[in-house]
Amino acid sequence: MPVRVGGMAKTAVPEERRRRRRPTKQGTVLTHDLIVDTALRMLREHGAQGFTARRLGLALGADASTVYRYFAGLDELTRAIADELMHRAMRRWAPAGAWRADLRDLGLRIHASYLAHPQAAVLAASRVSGRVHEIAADEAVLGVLRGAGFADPAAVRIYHVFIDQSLAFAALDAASLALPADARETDEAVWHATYARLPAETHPNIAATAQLLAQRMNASAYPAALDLLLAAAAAELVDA
Amino acid sequence: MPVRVGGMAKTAVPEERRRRRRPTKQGTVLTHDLIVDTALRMLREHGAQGFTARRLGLALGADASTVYRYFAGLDELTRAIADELMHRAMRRWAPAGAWRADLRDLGLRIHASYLAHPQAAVLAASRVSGRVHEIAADEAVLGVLRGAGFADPAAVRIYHVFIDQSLAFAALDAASLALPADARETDEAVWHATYARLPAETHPNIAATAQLLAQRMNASAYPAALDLLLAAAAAELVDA
DNA sequence: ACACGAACGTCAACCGCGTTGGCATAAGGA
DNA sequence: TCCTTATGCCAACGCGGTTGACGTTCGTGT
Repeated sequence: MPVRVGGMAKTAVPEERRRRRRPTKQGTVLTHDLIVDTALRMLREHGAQGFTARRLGLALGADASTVYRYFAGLDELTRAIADELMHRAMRRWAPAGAWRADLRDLGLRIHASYLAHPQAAVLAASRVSGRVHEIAADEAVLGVLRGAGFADPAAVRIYHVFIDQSLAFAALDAASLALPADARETDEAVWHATYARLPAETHPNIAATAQLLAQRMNASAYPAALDLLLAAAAAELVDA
Repeated sequence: MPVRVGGMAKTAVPEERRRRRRPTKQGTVLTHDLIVDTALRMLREHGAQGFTARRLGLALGADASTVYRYFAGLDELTRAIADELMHRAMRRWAPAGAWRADLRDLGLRIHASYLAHPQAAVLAASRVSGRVHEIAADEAVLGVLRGAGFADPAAVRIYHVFIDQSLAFAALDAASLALPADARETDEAVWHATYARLPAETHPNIAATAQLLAQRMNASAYPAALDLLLAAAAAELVDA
């Protein structure tokens, strides 16, 4: 029977992540953290096809089945990876007292953390069941909002939009980056060509804005969406 | 060599989707549309594990390899599915002249269209390379915005946030619905229990808002985010 | 000092998957 | 009628997740 790491636990449990190390015959030492880090590295270097039990075992200098001593299956490992990404976003974030700047900072950190491992983000979005809850994040963000003077219902509502928007854009933008560079360029080229070739008679609005579209559509819309949310929240705070 | 349906085409091409029908030995007739519809049905009924070439062939009353006569591979079929979802959202939408209501309507339609087939949405998000472009959508939305008086840069910027936000939330919310009903309830129960059990000393903000969190966090944040975007756009229009 | 149980890693195997090449058959045009 | 093409089926290849049996090592209680 394989050792299950956390069962239905929704968040990373520090106690369980630090496992005591034990030297083995070959000298290799496996840890939950080590497996997660290796998986992240393989995802980054070899794409989604790097995330197989066999390749992972090989990269760890171990057998494929060894992974199952630490995780009940690849789905559970995927969950651990998703938790790790969120955890990294929170790691060095500390609210400084200005709620708007603090939230903007955290949002960009979450977004950047997922985009730093696009393949992992895509994998997490498709295989992880349920929302990725980092309780520390919930508590901290709610604290920032309530401390700024938002009433409880407004704080919860803003937090809800904030966190879901951050995760949603992170997943969407990660999908664009998850392709190999050459495929991405081909994509963009085809897309530009498609837009540029549309006759003004049938598609006047695209033809009129083709230049602007080409500039904008390859970037992320998340910063703009985030600023929108923060501006709306600020307006609400002034009114109250 | 299998018949490739669209190669690098970015959007559904109506001419290619309607294929002439020919009776075969068993009387079954395969079409691109029929395969896509069947795949959608199997995804809905049997989840992500229903989306295999063998099961799909079985459901079509044909062999697994038959699918490859119509699509170069499952990735191409997935792309066709994603295009179909966007196409359905656009199908019965027609701007009525009030830009804000029109965009809100379209946004909710896109969201609903993806959420009507959560498994397909998750699949599309993870396997489709590049953004799902429905050129008709681009043209129509840009037309609405420019017609409402937005200058070109503002129209493009607002369209960008609008479409990415819609797709991003659709994918995120679909992931929650993509689980079997019992797993979803278990998830929510565990989550509530986790929040309810947190002591007020260590997590005062969660403890103070637990009731509100339970009410809000299981719903979609998309309508709120959409209204935020539209309100900000309206404010911008008044200023100009 | 020693035996015992748990933790850990390996080996071999099972079954299902995507995909392909070769073959048979039917439709439609010459 | 014959030939081309479209279409479907069969068998097979390689690879994937996962599991159960087995050996080995380590900490621990006696």
